[in-house]
Amino acid sequence: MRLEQATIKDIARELQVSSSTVSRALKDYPGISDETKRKVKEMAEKLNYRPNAIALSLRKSRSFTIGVIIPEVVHFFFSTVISGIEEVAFSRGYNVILTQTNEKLAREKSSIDTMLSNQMDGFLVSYSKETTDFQHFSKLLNQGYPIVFFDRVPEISGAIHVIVNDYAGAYAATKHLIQQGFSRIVHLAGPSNLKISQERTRGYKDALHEFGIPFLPELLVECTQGSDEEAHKITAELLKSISPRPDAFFANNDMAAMGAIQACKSAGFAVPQDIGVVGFSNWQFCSIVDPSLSSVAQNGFRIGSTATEILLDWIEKKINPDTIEPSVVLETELLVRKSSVRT
Amino acid sequence: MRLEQATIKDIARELQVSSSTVSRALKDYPGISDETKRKVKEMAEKLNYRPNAIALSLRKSRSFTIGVIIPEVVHFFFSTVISGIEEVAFSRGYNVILTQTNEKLAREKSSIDTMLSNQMDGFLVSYSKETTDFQHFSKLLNQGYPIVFFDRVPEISGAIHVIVNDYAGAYAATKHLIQQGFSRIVHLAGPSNLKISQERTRGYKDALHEFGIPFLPELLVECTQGSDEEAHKITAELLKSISPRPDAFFANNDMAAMGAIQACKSAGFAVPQDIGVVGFSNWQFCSIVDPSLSSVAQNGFRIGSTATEILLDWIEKKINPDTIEPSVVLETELLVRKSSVRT
DNA sequence: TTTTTTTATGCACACGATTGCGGTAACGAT
DNA sequence: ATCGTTACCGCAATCGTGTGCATAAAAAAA
Repeated sequence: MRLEQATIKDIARELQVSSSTVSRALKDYPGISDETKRKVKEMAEKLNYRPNAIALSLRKSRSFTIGVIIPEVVHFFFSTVISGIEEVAFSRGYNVILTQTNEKLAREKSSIDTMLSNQMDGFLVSYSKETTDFQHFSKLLNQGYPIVFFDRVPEISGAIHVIVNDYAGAYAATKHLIQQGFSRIVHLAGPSNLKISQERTRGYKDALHEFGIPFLPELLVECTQGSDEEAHKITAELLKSISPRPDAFFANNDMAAMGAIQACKSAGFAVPQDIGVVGFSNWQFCSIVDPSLSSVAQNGFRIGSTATEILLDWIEKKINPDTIEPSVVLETELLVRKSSVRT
Repeated sequence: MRLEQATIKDIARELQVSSSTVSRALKDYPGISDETKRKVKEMAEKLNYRPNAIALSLRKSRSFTIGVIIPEVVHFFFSTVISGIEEVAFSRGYNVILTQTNEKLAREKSSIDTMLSNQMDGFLVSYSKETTDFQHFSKLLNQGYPIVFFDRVPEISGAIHVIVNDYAGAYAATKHLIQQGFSRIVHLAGPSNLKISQERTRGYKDALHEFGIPFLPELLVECTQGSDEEAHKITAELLKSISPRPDAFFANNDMAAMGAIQACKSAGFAVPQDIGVVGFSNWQFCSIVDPSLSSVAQNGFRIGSTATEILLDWIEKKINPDTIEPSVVLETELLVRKSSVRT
């Protein structure tokens, strides 16, 4: 069925030379006559020869492939990260193998297993929400496998992290709301076991403190799922139960922010006149919704590309993971749109 | 540095048996004593043995890896497709190698090259906007490589397609707008060289015809980029230049639909009271924007999973591509929300 | 012509796993 | 004692490529 791919041996047979000569000729090794090189290259062209990367991988114990493990592909942020990863990997001649864990620890572990079988040169990981123990990662690190974590990063030694300055982003967002005259600011937080959530909450608290606004525990709500429905429900309840009512929402992600806006509208409040809202991530839809949603932008593409550059440098031993800064922190940017600016 | 992965030979050496015995013991071949099997498996466990998939690929000329080529990762529709692909591939024990072409033909070709070097077992492709000649694909097909195209499919022989019923979706959307009392319906079409665009336009025209509404060429506008800015601009112009003004917009994608809505609002029209809008794709944000956007849903996850099932069946020779239906058409579903329903 | 040097090429093995075939014990039967 | 059978297991080749070492031929030096 399948027309066999031409191999070095085929070229060798056609030209009545040994396969080692062909191999060397193709790579312009010294010690091969120009005449032979020419003939070999011609024949390679003619037979449509393509080196077998599998055989090469076996020989060199290098696959020129990196494994990417993320919670979900269908997520604007992660898809931009993937885009950044793919871009850099491609330009540097590496393949990208992708698996999503769907936030399951078991899936995370089995993905690593198959990737190890496939001799990945390194890993890019954002771990699942279920993951609380990082044995499976630190074991790999100890065995010398390069791993760069991004977005969600574990606190284990030897790893390199690429993250955004969640603290500063949350601080800026909260500060902005305060400066717009809002003072009873709710924080719709993310799962507290994720460091990013903790950092954002810390930024929120610090900004309040900075401006002399007391932190009220009842204004800090954990949204475990981060969906718009969840945020909608929580927001509706808060608006009813707390008095005086909250006058602003700083959400851990844009989806939750949208849920909050809807709930506010349903409750008869105008955004941003009555209630200000700021999200986090700067998803695509932020600029096209009405009112447009202010959000803290985290450049997913740069996270992906930066993490990949570091990983490949590590793989190619251009850097030493023990001597460089273990955390790369990219800056966030608060994009102020209509949802948070009182007119 | 890297702790070497244990190989079959390591197990063999430890146990003073041959590597072939180890191989057979691990696979429960007959002709190996239970005692030996037990010892081999114990040692494998102890040494943390993991079969080297690369070596296996070389031996069997099978990599258990499929190559996915898509225009862009950062695109809600494609990310859902990827999710479907990944899900099926993982459950059937295959790896997924991903590349994006960024709509460039050159990138598409070079991706195929590296994938061929890496001995992919098959391909899933949605080609770039630049691609008008399909030589590079038909060549592969002739060589016996399985390729399943999805969403954007070429008209070449031997390929299998997985697409959605764009025609029916567009027809339903247009019909719905007509039944809501709209009659001067603009179609913001996609690039006319893509078959999906042609089909949607055909559905639009047929629905008009069905209800006795004359087709006006000035109401059919091609949006080559499909961005909200582009649609915004075009819509604003149409509202000014055409008299009597259009009273509805059926957009080729949701982003364009959002641009149209914004333009309508800016021009002082209310959606859906004055102007009805329907999009295509059912992106995530459709339900959370205001007014919520009616859209034709195309189930990306199912497209991805279906295409992958077919591809793997083909690879594993469970199906014969010459005898089965070359096109799998998945149904679309019109989701009616507020943007198109007159109150 | 003989010896040395250069040039060009081939041999053989390695990478890790699989597998057809052959070999060697042990045991029972004749 | 000899043969046949059975149960286990090892040898060696294979997949495609790269590379150290040997080697042959050719050219240069003596």
